[in-house]
Amino acid sequence: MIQSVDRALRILTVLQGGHRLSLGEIAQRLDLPPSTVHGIVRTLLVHRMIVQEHDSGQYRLGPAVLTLGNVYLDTLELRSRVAPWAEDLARRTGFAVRTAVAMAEDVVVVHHEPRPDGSRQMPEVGIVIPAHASALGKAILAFDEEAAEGLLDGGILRSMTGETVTDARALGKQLDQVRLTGIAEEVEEAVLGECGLAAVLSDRLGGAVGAMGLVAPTSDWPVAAGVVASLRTAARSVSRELGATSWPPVGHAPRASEMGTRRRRPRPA
Amino acid sequence: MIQSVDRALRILTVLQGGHRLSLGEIAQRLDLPPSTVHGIVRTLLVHRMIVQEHDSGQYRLGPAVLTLGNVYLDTLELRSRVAPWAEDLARRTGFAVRTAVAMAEDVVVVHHEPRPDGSRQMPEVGIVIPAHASALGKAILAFDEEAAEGLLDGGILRSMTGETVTDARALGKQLDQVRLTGIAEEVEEAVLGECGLAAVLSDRLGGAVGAMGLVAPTSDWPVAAGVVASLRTAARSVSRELGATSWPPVGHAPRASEMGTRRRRPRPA
DNA sequence: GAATACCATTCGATAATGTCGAATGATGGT
DNA sequence: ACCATCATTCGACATTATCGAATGGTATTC
Repeated sequence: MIQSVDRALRILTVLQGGHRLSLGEIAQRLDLPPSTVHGIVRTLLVHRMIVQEHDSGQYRLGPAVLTLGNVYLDTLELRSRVAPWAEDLARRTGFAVRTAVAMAEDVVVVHHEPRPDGSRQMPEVGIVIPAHASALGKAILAFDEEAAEGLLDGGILRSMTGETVTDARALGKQLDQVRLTGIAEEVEEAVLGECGLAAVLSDRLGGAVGAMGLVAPTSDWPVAAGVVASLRTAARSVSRELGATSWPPVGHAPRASEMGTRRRRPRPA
Repeated sequence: MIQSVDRALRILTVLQGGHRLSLGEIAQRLDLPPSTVHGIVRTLLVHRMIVQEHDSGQYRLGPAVLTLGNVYLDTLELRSRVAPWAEDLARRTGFAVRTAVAMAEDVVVVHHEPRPDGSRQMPEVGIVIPAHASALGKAILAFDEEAAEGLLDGGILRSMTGETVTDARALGKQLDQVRLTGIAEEVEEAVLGECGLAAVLSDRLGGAVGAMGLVAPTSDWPVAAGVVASLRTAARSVSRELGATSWPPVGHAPRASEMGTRRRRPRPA
C-alpha cells in the first residue's frame, strides 16, 4: 500500500463526508500536518478531482470524479443487461426497481428505475446503503462469502432504524434462508416506511455480481405473490444473460474444492 | 506535484479511456515498470476505486468512483438551483436542457432534463464535451479568461465533425460575440444533426460557474425567438439565485485592476 | 502432452521522493 | 493597529516509493 496514494484517497473520502472543508480541517481529520496534505491536495487539484473555491479557499470534490463515475457505469455489463428487465419489472409491479453491487460493507446503487406512476423522483444511482440493512445487501451477502465474512465476524452492524438487524447471529440465520430462495427481504430496516425485496444476480462464475430489488412503501407490504414471482423471473433472466448456468447460484463459493477451480490468471492476491 | 499520487490519477484516467486493461497495458501506456504500477494499483484496489476481474485479472474502475461522483453532484449548488428552471425551460420549449461546468478544455454535463416528449432518453449526466465544439463550452469560455487562454493560445482545436471550429482566431471572434449577449450557439459542431444554444451562468463573484443550454435537432434550427428569450430568462434567474448582481456578467475578469479585487483568502496558487 | 511465452505478483537494494517543522504573507476580526 | 488564523512555500532529512530481477502459475503452441 503506497502511503501517499492512500492518503490521497482518504482525502477524497473525507471530502465525501464533509462536503466542504478547509485545508486545516482535512489535515485535522486525517491527523496529518497541513503541509503534507497541501502537497497531495495540489496534485488532486491539477487533475480536477477536487476544486478550490476561489472565495473561501475551501476544497470540494471536482468534476473529474463525475466523469469517472459515468465511465464506471458504462463499463458495467450488469447495468446494461439489467436495464430492460428493470423497466419491465417496474411496470409490471408498480414499484421502483434498484440494482446494486457490493462495496466493502455497503452496497452501491448502479441502476434505478423509478416508480412508473409518473411522479418526479430523485435519481438514486450512486447512493450507498449498509449491506446488512437492505434487501439488496442481504441478497448479495448470502452468496458472497468474502463480503459476508467481514460483517458476520468482527463487524459492528450499525443500526439505521429500530428495525435494523444488529445481531450477527440473527443476520446469519437470515442469510441461510436467503440461500434457499435467492430472495431477500427487509422491512423498515434502512428507512422507516420503506420495505425491500431483492434477488441475487450471478454470472458465469457463479458468484454474486449484484442484486436487483424493488422498494415498496410499508403500506403495500407484504407484496403479492405475483410480484415475488416477477422479481424472481427477472433476476433469473438477467443472470442467464450474464452467463450463469443456474439460479439461484450455489450457496457460498466452494471452500475445500477451491483449489480445483479454473482460473485463467493467477489468484488476484 | 506528488509523483505517486499523480501516477495513481493517471492510472484512473487511462482506465477511463480503455475500459478494461491488464496491468501490463496500464504500465505500457504510462511508460512505467509493471511492478511500480502494481503497487499503486493495489492501493486503488483497497479503496475500491478500481476492481480486478477475478477471471481475467484485468482492471476496471470500481464502485467507489460512482459514489464520489454522486456526492459531487450533491455538493453542487449550481445543480440544485438549475433543476427547476431546466424543467420549466424544457417544458416551455420542447427541447432537452443540459447544464455543464468547465473542466480543463472540456465541459462536463452536471444536469440533464430530457426532452418532454415522454420518450426514453439516455441520462447524459457526466458526459464530457470539448468546450470549443459546444454551445455550453463557448458560453463558459467567453466569460472565463483562464479557461479560454489554454484553448486560444497554444491549444489544438480538435475537429469533431466537419463543422467544428478549429481556428483559434475564428473561435475568438465567436467568443467576442457571445460576450455581448451572454448566449452562444453551435450548429452540428459536436455531433451531426444536433445544434445547441446555451447561456452563461454566473454567481456573486461574477465569473462563469457554468452554462445551461438546449439541444435541438438540425431540423428545428434555428429556434424561435421566444425560445431564446426563455433561455435568457432562465439563465438570468439562476444566476440571480446564485448571487450574481448583473447578467450577462462583465466580459473577462478584470486584468490590470485585478490587484484591487477583494479576496477573502490568499490567492489559490 | 511437453515446452514455451506471458503475466501478475513478490522481494530487496537503492536513492529518489515525500514528509514535516518552521517561516511567509495575506486576511479578517477585535 | 494589533493579533489570530489560514493557505502556502521552503529546505533538510530519512522514510518511502521505485525498479530490476525472480517466482509461480496459466494459456498457448507445436
